[in-house]
Amino acid sequence: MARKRSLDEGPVIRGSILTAAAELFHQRGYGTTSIRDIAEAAGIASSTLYHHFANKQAILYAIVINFMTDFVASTSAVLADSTLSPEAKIARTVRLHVEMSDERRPELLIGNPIRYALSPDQQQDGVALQTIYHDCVRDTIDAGVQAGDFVAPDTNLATMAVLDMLNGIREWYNPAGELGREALIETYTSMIFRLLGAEAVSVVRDKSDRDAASAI
Amino acid sequence: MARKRSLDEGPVIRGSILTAAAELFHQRGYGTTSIRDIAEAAGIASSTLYHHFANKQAILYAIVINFMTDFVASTSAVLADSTLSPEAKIARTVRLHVEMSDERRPELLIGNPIRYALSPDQQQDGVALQTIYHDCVRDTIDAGVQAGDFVAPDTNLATMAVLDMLNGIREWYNPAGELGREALIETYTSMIFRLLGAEAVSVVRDKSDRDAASAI
DNA sequence: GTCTATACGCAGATAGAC
DNA sequence: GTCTATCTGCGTATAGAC
Repeated sequence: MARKRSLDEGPVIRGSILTAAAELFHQRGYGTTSIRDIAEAAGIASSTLYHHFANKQAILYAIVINFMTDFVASTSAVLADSTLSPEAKIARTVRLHVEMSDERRPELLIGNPIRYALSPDQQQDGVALQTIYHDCVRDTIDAGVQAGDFVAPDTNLATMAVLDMLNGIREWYNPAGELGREALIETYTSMIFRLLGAEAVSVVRDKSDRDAASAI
Repeated sequence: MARKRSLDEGPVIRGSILTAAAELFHQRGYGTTSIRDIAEAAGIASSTLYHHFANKQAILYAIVINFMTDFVASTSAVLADSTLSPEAKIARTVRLHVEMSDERRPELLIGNPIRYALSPDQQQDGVALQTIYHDCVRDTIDAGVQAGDFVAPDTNLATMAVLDMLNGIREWYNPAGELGREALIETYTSMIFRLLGAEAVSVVRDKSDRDAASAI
């Protein structure tokens, strides 16, 4: 399996293509970015690209699924952790959501722009991953309501409200601006807690370990 | 000015083009929709289209600005009405936002898909209208905080949170599904009130006149 | 596996008759 | 003002040498 060193070359180029494409798709949009643009940014000939991906659509698909898989893995680990209270799960998820949106920003073209670019099957794969995340959040809110920690007339709508709030951030937040990321996370956590009828905002600092401590 | 009856013909065709284009852009995306598609849907030859609009971009621009102008006019009337309390303004704005998103759904491609399709100047026009709306909402939240009706650590962030919640609805809400529009509005109003630290949810029913009364 | 060169189609936009 | 016919460029994708 690891006998030929040249095997490494493939994945490396594949990675460069994905990185270059994510950056370009993010800046100029999928439709506006050509295969030639991607190849140039990756430092290869446009035809070489077809030795690594079947077509332009497959590049987009790989970017989306890569990111969403990582995202779901990270959030699931928190939301399925039975040692955490519902409040702690939500607080950590808010942090994780904001941090990942921030750090892997170029890959976050996931929303609308892509609805039209992927095939139905490919879209379905993305939706399936998204559903896992949504369900985890809703289950947590449900548990919080049953435990008396949260108040929500409709946990489905509460879930959508929270996720739309979090997803909206990437559209307007400027990491280089006046508002620091920690302040953003703190304010959003408290607003979401209020929306969920949880007054125990202190949980944020208590339960989230080193991250919050080293912040301010 | 109103002497020649044939003058009506122009605007009529212009309207058909805009309606057809809005529908197609909504269904298949701007980039995926061709000039020929729009012309066919409007029942004219593709070249005729250029007698009404300079190019494809101008059609998109007209759709976006038309809608946003109407939207801002409607919401401004409420948010600038000095006879209404901050709570009442927010409650009515939630209703208006949801209703317009619902009724003029095809025109609501305004968000991301378009960032790449319009020229910088055209985008600026859209942003300017959006800013008016944002500022009105933020001013209302500010006033509510000063009056002691609302609690918000950062009124800018509270504004973004509320608007992202409302804008998110159009991405997942199915008007033909189980959840009725009135129930949606009611639940979202209560969640937003909680987020804003206002407990007086009763205001929704009291102040919004016939609409709320005829609902349930 | 990477390159140069190229096929092929479709998009936006225009010309010019009626 | 609307049509038919057409120009032109760019996009994806492939062929075939090295």
